[in-house]
Amino acid sequence: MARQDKRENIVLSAMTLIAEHGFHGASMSMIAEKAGVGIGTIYRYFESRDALIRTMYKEKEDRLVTLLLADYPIERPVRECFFHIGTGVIDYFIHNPLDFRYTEQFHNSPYGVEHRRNRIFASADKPDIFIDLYERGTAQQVIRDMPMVVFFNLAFAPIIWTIRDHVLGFLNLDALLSRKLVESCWDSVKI
Amino acid sequence: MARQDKRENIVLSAMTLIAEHGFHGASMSMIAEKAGVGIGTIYRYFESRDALIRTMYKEKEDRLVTLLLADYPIERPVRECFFHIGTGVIDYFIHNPLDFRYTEQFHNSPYGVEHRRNRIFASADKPDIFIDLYERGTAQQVIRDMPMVVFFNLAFAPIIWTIRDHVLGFLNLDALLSRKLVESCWDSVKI
DNA sequence: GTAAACAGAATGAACGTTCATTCCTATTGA
DNA sequence: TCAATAGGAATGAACGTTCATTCTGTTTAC
Repeated sequence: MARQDKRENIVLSAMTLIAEHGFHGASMSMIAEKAGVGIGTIYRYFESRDALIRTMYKEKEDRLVTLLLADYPIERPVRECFFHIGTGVIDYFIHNPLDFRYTEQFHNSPYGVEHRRNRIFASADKPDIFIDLYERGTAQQVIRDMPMVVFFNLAFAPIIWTIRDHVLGFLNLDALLSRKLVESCWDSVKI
Repeated sequence: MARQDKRENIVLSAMTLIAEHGFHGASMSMIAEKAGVGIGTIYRYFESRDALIRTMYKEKEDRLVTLLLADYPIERPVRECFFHIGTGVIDYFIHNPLDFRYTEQFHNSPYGVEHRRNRIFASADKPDIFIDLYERGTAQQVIRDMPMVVFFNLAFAPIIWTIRDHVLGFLNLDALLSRKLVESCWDSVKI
């Protein structure tokens, strides 16, 4: 097995196990077995279990952001950017349910609290399309007056929860319903 | 220590530890030590760790539902009932942050998926103010046409996420902001 | 030939649970 | 009134298991 394949196998196995059974249903030996490598091999690619978990998250997050930025209509109205992000997030996660479930596991764990804290309090240093959206919306008075965190929650919490229900098989989030959902979210933040 | 106090100490210790450090930061020995009882004593009150976790959740959920039902304006318009539930949930959790964090841990775990599945698929048997709200709203055409699960997500996901941010100290969810938040949620589901 | 890559047995810490023992309190008998 | 007794509540050391990580001998690639 080639070196790159080996790393990918490890990541895919870890992602699958954690996505389906949580962090505690994915021991290093289970990950190794599923990946078809020895336990020790994992430690040649990742310093520790912790590093594996964080690196995988970082890679997935970067991938989503890159995708969203690829055709981001930065010059267009706030509303259009809002829809771009909303439908983009849904599209990405519907087609990558494993990524979604892994991301959820990550967010709903001590890792997530730490990640969120950094996101909220130490975000001024690098550009961020979400923050840009909030600031432009506020400046142009197209979105209501509320803290950024609340805007973010109104905009994305229903989307994330509904993707979760789709991924778990509780409903079918098709294109029509996606549009309705994002529209509803927009209606909750627009003036 | 009286028998009832002992049980309460165990529940409070378990709640606190799980709320603050997750299920895995709350071993039976830690719970016992914090409660000032022997490990074995816990097993006199709860059949297993699993039973302890489920019983505590059930008790907290029942308490919230009882509180919401106490002065529920069942005869009033859907919109008013919606606000009653929304602000009621916020009030309860703001004043019981430990309950909130415990409930969050529970929902974001395999217990939560199971709980959600039961809630969605096996709910017709007993009356539920949330379902009642959706059905009345749909029948009277005051809320948009969408699956119940999506309605539920639009209505409560931003509220839950914002309570979380308040409890974690990321913002201050006061009375004014609460009202704004619930109004925004209503705007996302109303016709 | 040799150095890097690899596999999986070994290790020790931590876990939930058990159970033989101790402790406490209510009841009995005189 | 009070010692003796009984019964169940309480205890925590011990058990078996599981885990992340390390160690060691083997294989691979050049």
